[in-house]
Amino acid sequence: MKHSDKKNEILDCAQALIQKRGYNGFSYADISSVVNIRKASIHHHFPTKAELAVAVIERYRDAFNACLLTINAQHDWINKIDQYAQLYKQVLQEDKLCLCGMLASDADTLPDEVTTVIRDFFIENADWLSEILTASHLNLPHERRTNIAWQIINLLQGGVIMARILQNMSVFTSSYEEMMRQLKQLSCHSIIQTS
Amino acid sequence: MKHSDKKNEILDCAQALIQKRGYNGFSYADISSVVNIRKASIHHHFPTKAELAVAVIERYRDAFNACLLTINAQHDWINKIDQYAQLYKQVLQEDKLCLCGMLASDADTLPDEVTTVIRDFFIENADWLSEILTASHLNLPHERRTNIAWQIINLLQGGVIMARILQNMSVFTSSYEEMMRQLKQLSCHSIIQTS
DNA sequence: GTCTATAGGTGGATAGAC
DNA sequence: GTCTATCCACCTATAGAC
Repeated sequence: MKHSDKKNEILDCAQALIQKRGYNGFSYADISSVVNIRKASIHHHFPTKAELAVAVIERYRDAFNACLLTINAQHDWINKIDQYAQLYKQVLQEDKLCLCGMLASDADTLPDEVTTVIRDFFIENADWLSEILTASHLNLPHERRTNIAWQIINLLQGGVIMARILQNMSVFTSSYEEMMRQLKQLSCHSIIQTS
Repeated sequence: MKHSDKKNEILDCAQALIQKRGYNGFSYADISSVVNIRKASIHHHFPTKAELAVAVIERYRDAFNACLLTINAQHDWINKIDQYAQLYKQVLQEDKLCLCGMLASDADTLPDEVTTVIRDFFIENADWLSEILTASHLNLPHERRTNIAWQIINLLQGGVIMARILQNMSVFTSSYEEMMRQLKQLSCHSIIQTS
């Protein structure tokens, strides 16, 4: 689904606002003051706030999945996960959170159709990570791969939130590196156990 | 600082609302409809929303720190961290997030005095966890203890958010258990390295 | 300390002209 | 497709009676 230029400008702005302020922290007036358009005209493109949010998420998801595809070109599972984490680090550098992580924390106030799209986003993410671990030489059972996938997602999601409020990037980067250090040890154990 | 009964009822209600809906997702009207009091009367106890939020956080922090003190009675570092994680699991079971984690994700829209109190809360948390790791037999350098403290906080914070939106508790519990499994391996390596 | 009443502003959304 | 004008619900906060 391609959008017109104006539509994309609105989506860009709405996405940035959600990633910074959350679903209940932005309004059509905020968009109006950034994009050169009146409040009412936004409703022509996106009749309701819920529809706007869904459009933002779907575009984000497609762009995100495209990134994951290019990451798949990497050979080493460690490089793949590093690049996945890099996606989070980039948004943190702009004092934003992951779009879907932010919306997930607003879950209780979201229209149902928005919640559904977010859930799907994270399930796809976990599947992708789990697949990366399958293709690695770690030889982990399916259940542990799933657990590690969520371990990675949870740490990164929490990491951007904590690093942003503490205004200390290393709260994100160092805890990620620490986790990866531990994950790399898993392969040592596999080798020891299977030799 | 002790509060009157009515004040505490308001704080209880406000805290629950923030943990479910976030700072921008609740209003004085919401409190009014739960506690038996008019909107305007809440302003008598807490003149502004910012002051209400700060009062909620400070009471939460004091109660939380009291929990940490009782956890210190445990002898094993693993039991201590398990009980720390248990605090998060309990709020998740009520479909809530950690109060300060929720507010941290609202950071961009918070009054400055609220942000400061939240920051302090997490610094205290990380110091406490780091101290637990110092008292363990893991023999880790100071910097790694700090990193692991944030690793734990970030994973738990992200974990409650992800588990709640996916309506799947094991996204929280299994990823925590996976992390602990890896942390326990650190002691094996210490033993191997020092033997 | 709690109430009613209301101020003054902003929220999402609609009608209808151009 | 964009505008002005407007609706009505809700927001935080205040004034003043009891």
